Amino acid sequence: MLKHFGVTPYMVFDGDFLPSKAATEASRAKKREDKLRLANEYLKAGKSSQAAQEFQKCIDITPEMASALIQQLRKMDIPYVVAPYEADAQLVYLERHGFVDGIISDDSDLLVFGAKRLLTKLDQYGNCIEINRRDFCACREISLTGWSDTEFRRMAIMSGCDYLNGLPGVGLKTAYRLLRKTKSPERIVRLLQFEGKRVSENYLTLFYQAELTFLHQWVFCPTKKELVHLTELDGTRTAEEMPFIGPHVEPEMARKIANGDVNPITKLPIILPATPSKRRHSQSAAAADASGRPLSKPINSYFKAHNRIPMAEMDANCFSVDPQRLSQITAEGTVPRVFPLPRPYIPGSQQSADGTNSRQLTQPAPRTSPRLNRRRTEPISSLLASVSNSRPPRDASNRPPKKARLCDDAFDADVDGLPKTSRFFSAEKALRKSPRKANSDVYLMLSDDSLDEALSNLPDIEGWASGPPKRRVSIFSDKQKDVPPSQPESISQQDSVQTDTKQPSRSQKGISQPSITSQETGLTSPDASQPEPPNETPESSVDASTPLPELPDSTSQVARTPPRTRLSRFSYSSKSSETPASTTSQSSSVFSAASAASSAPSTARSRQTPLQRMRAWALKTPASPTMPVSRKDAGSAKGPAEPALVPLPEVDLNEMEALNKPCGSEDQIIPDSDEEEEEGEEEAKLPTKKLNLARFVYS
DNA sequence: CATTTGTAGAAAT
DNA sequence: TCTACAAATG
Repeated sequence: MLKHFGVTPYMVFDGDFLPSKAATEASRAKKREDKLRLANEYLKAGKSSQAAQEFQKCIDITPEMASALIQQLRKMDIPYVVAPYEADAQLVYLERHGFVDGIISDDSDLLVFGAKRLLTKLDQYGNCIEINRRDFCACREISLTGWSDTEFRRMAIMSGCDYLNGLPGVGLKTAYRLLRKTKSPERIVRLLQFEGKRVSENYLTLFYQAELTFLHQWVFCPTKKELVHLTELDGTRTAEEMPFIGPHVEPEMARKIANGDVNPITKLPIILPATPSKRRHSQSAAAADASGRPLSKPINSYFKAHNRIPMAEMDANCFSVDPQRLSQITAEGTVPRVFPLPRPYIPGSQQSADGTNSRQLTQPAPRTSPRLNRRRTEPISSLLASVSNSRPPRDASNRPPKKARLCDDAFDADVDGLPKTSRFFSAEKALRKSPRKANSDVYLMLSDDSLDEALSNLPDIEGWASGPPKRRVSIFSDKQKDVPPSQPESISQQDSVQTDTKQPSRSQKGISQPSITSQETGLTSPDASQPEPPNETPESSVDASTPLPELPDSTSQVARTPPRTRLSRFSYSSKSSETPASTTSQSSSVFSAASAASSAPSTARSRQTPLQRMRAWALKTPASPTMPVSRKDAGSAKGPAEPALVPLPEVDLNEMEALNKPCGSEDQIIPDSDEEEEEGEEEAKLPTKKLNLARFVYS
């Protein structure tokens, strides 16, 4: 599927366990153990279906499993890397240095690590939600405007993350509030103590350890072929002083691990069980045999009962819709309606014949990717969702229901008059998180937003929060619609984007997330985070600051977006799918792009899938002034997928650029803090606990 | 009373 | 992962 959209995947697998995460790992392991026990009990009781259900909950991806997948990746020439420790850090490193243009993952921790562009909730159709740091300022609920990566990171840590449990009674909101008051963790702790809460004596110590883990975790540099820190040390401390980030691994060993030849945990060579599986329906398995390599068991063998067919095996044109059929369904386009997406992968349909061909194109990446993506749990999505929705709170009342997102989307659609759209679509719209959202709504929204932002900058927070949102609401719906699509870009070019995924080797993560490569440029730097407790030094290496030149709009996001236009485009597009006719051509055009040629259907995605956009970026980016960072050009242009080829309507470059730009920092106004932007935060993070951003955020 | 956090249960993958 | 509900708090 990724290939279909012209995205080159770059898979990233988890490596060894991180000391900082020991507690989390332990609890997860225990859960798996408990589930396994439960499953066996069901089995004994003769309740196989329930047993199977429980068995699924105790699955742990092993390095051997990851290795089996790696064998296939090699055959398909798909880039991959096994991280020395967490894939999260590795992914962000790759994105930061231009090896990939974005990251596909459901793990919200990536935002805390500093991911610039995160695509979550990718589904089989290529629909996903894009979270850009630069959009964070659009987050409702909180006003992340002006927040640096450091602040986000700290907010996330204080509310509870994988590396450290949150403070009692402190969730995202509270953490946000506290950080607004003082950036100093020390003072926050004192403040809490004042309020009578008891904070562990070593909380600060642990807090800084968690922060340093997010900042300086070891990652494998594909260029240097050795371990480096996600964010380089600033000289105030050495790796030896941070045992919690895990021991350093010598280059030679690190290379073997990165290649997948050595078990990242045991450091012993991985020996794949040559188990020919019978069920390889996938050619991949077959291929393996051919190669003669010890093929490991086909990844499929690990998952029994899978009815799913890998996207890879799907016909490349499976997304296209039959114009005639479409016409029938829509009564010549007069009846707006949501179309069910074509589902060629469902057994039955076409796969066989073409399967082969198509598969080549798409196959590799796709298959894994989709699944991989989901692996983690993630709060992220919620965040995102929330973000997107955030604005939406519809009406006055302050908070819309949490679910708002999808619903909202739907609403939007309705508003438009379109019929409801499929949730996918809507979702898409929603996608974009924040920033743009504003676009559509823009005007209303804008104004509101701007107010909010302004307010946010002001001293306090809370009151503010409540106020503004309400109004928006009304507008809301519109916004959402618009927003999402950032712009479809035209994409003709191929894409260079790549994605990576990581797979988790062992436990926890199962899979990984892919990131997209190509890069966007902008990213800016790593944040300036200043981890250290005592001193904060911004380390930012790069600076984010370099924004693109154009930004005309950027300044005020809000402002710039002329509501109208965009709306039309986006909003509809999103829905677009629905009425082919009605929706307007715009959308349709977009569409086509997305889906293969056929025009119609593809509903939603057509608009602009984040994936498409990415690729667009990737393409464009180059032109624009981007950052110096070395991005290798990662993007390869490989596979121009059909969709990609389709010419999209153009979008305004200006707009696009604005969006892309470096985050914008500039856009926003942020007074104080550093500028980094980032965000990420939200909270989400924490695995253990999740935060439901959704709640907060948007309403 | 309104806002938050934390947890339990339910649904979807 | 999402929703619902309960407890805590100001």
